[in-house]
Amino acid sequence: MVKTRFAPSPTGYLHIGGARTALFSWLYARRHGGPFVLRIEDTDLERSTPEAVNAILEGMNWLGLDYDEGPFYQTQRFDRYREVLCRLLREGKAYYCYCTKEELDTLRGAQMTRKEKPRYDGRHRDYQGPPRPGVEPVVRFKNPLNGEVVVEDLIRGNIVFQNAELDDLIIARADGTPTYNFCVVVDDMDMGITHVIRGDDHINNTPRQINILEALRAPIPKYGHVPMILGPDGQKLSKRHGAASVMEYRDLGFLPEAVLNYLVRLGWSHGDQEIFSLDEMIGLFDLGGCNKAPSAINPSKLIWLNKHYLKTLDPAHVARHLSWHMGQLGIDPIDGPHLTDVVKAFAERSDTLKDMAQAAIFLYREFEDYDGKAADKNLTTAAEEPLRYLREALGALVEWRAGPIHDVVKTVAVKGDLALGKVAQPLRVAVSGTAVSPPIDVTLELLGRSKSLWRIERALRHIRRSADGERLK
RNA sequence: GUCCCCAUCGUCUAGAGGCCGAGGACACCGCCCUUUCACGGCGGUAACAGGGGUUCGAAUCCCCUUGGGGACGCCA
Repeated sequence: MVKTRFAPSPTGYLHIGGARTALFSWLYARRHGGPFVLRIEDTDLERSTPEAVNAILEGMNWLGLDYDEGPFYQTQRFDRYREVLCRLLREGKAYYCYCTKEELDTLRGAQMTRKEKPRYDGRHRDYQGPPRPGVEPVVRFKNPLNGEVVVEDLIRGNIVFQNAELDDLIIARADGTPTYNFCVVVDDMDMGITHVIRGDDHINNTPRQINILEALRAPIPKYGHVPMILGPDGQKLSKRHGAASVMEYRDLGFLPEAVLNYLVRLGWSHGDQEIFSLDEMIGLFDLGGCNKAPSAINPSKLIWLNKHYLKTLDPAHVARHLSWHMGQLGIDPIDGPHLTDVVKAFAERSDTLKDMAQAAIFLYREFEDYDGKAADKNLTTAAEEPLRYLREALGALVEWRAGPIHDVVKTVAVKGDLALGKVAQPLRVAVSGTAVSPPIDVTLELLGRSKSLWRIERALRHIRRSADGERLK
């Protein structure tokens, strides 16, 4: 039996590192046929926001990481935490501490100057006296004084901590609200989590949590701490370098399939395999294959994967994502060719959906100006004659399809004794406004007859106007 | 400072003592294909952080050094 969870705190967007942790946890559950739980750790009332909760849910949804239970909210479980807290107090495994924040600050300060590890000194651990007037006490967990805790990490191997290194952590604040380390333990216990897969920034919390679990006589889950993700520069990931939020990747034009595939290969591998469908990931994922070292994000590899999926996924599926990006550009796909056909034509020349939408926009909306360089080079008087022939032949074409269109272009080239490029390029600039587009016959088919002919007309006028302007100089 | 973790091409990684004069992928550089841009094909540059052990034999095991990172909150 395996049951895993993803337990983000809603203090911001879904971080790409968090997304990978979620993916690993999700994959592990799916791999072993067990449930996956989503739990929102919102005990920090100050920093948690409903917007952040939505951002996390949105991110999970976009990636397709579904959950079998939850989302649970810790703020809705305060009664339960209180219950367990009382039990610990009653059993003498936790105690009230009357230190003020100021006292703790000076304690820490003194320890720092003595070059010691700053920690609570346990001064109220055995305090039996009356409550200290004027001070609302916090509750601390009575951590064992001696011995050691061995974390049997599925990724790192055994990690040993001396109990003497651990202090008595606060499990309930002065206002009575429970703190992170305590809630996690109670939740993991109540929810029957068997495998805790989380970021390695939690390694140091693990021995404390194990101690609390033991005090509660609860089973200890297995742990797997996945390394963090670094920015492309090898530095800690932040907004400054590279996208940190999952939704940014959507906005940039990446497919969730590509992001998932990229993420799974970051810190995990299965031999030399690079491409993984979701089913393959589920079938092959294991924590033993995880790397221990942090890894840097490589945007160009993500792009490579994105291109791969743009080319190989069902075009109709890609089209649905493209539709969203078209919308972002203010385009209504009804004003042009089917998006599925656009995907087929543009997939192998686009890095992202955003690029694709941008590159295909001329199919839906009249472009303002020609790309300067492209027009200067191709819309010259030398192109006039071929364009006129094209206008004529294309106008008379019976079947507006790539094949016949290609024949026309070729015929015009032969007739004018021109290289194909001498005909195709001016035509391309004429209809798209730029020097880059799918094969010219496909481009024309997508654009449609009337728009194509009108744009050839427009290009011819442009050439005349430029020529006249030239003469005046 | 204390504790914990980590260390193979620029990047992601393969590698479980001999199959490694270190393999793959991205990126980069050539060449081919080509109506643009791409796709594709072929080829190339490029790494075991350093030092000690253990062993017949070490990228792989142990120790040290160095370098990175994390934790040390009435944050999670």
